Amino acid sequence: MSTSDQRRERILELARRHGFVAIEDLARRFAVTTQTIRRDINKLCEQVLLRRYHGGAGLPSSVENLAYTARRVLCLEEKRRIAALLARHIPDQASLFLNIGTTTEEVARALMSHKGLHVITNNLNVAGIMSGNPEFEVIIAGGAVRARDRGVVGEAALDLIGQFKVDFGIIGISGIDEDGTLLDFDYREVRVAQAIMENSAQVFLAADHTKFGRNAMVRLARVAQIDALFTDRAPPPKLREALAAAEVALHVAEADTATEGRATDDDAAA
Amino acid sequence: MSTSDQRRERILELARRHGFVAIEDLARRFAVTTQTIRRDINKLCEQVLLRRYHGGAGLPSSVENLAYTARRVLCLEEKRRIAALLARHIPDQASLFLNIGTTTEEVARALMSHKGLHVITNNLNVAGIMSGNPEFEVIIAGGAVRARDRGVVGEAALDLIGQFKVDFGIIGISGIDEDGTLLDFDYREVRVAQAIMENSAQVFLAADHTKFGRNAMVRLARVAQIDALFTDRAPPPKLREALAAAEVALHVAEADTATEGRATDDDAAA
DNA sequence: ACGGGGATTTTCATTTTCGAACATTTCCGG
DNA sequence: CCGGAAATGTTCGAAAATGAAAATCCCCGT
Repeated sequence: MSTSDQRRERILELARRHGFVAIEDLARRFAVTTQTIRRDINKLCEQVLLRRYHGGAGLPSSVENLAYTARRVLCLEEKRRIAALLARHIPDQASLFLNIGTTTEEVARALMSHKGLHVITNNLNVAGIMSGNPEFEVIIAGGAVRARDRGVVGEAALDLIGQFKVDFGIIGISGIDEDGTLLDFDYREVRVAQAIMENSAQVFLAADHTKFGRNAMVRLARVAQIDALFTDRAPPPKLREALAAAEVALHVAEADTATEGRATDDDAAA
Repeated sequence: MSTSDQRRERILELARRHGFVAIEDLARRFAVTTQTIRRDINKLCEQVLLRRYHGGAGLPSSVENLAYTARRVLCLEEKRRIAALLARHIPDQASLFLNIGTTTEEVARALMSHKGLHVITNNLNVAGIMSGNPEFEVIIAGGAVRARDRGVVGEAALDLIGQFKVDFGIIGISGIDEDGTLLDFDYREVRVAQAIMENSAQVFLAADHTKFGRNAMVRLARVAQIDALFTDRAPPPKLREALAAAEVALHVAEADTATEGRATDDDAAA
């Protein structure tokens, strides 16, 4: 157990010293096969001590929102369609809340060509995007910024949201249980979402199909509390019933068969 | 044998630094075909990390906007030198305010490799940048977001700032009169800056040489109220006297003749 | 509107790297 | 000394990266 572990130690050390180590070099230096080195590197990568590159390995970059950026690309097309559809239900001059979430972020982009919107958000990215339109009034909630998704949570954010009463509350979410329970992972974000729902005349929920049936820890609300659900595929039957029972409008942004990326208009009444 | 992933990361970094990268330049810099660079850029675009233009690529609209981006590149090298120098005067674990301004933003970048900073800012960009380091605690002031520079101003911001007492207040500014009066264009931003100065043990002013003698409308403060000025060139004689009289430390980040971009250490006592 | 030339896409070939399956060797505790 | 587990080496097909060349496209000036 000495040789291999020692070698790995030294690989790490070399990586830290040079920032990058090539598999070929290592193989030569330790007089072993590249295969062996690969195995070492794979093991070290599993422990997040190294980061794998083609042909070698380097240090894991310390400043990474990778999780977030990666999540952003997930279902990008679907999210865009959902966002475009939702945007069509928001009139110019409206006032709205937007909370945290990659889908919400796409909604923000889709709303950029609206006119005279009044936006309140606890999402740094949304604020950044929407402040790009000088015609919008953008208000950001104050407080601690989470590195994970650049969301602002905490008492100060809740206070600020409580000061407004807007036309539309647009919320993203982590999961929707089949019985119609809305779920999230962070209880602080849940409190923000709840505050948003309380202070909005209408609540729109934006959620792509991967959210259906996915389980998260914190109960946020019941579907009965929202006015419309925007998604990209028809939800499973049970959820559908729950939506119908709660009289929630269901808007599905189907993939357009013709040109890619175009959201089709449509509706499947509840 | 540099790997493709690394190259892509560096492309991204260059793009963020300059706002735009040309394919030809990149191909030369990395000694690969333009073809390869194109593929890299295409991949980065897929991840929405870059936006494609003819002949090169720039930042996606989400993170940047218009006039502000242009201003950012103004005196970029100088600002970066100033930022690097200032960063060296900030210890790890410090708490600090950062206000609006392109120079301030560079300071934020320069501080990214510090450890355990506590940051309070009314600048959306600074918050975005610094929240990238999970080790930092970043607090954003709430309120209306100005489209011009993504700064947050207003009562809510003042309140929040008033709640803290930090080690360092780092402020950017629009102009410094020869007699030592600090000036800005927006009275709301001025109030924020004043609040920051009141609640900081030490106040650092970051201003490149274009600010000397430039006139702005709103009086912010007198040089006597700051502890140190960080800039890139020796200020004009009259201002110098004013600084000396007020016992303000003067730190000049000279251009380094040797390698590009490296900030020189140095000091010219007041 | 037209044409030239650089930028881009497409396609194909080549080289390098990866990873899985299997053979060998080494190391240890009975 | 033996059996087995862990480490290492071998081999080979698949995948990725890169470059080269041809076919298109697009910007820009005339």
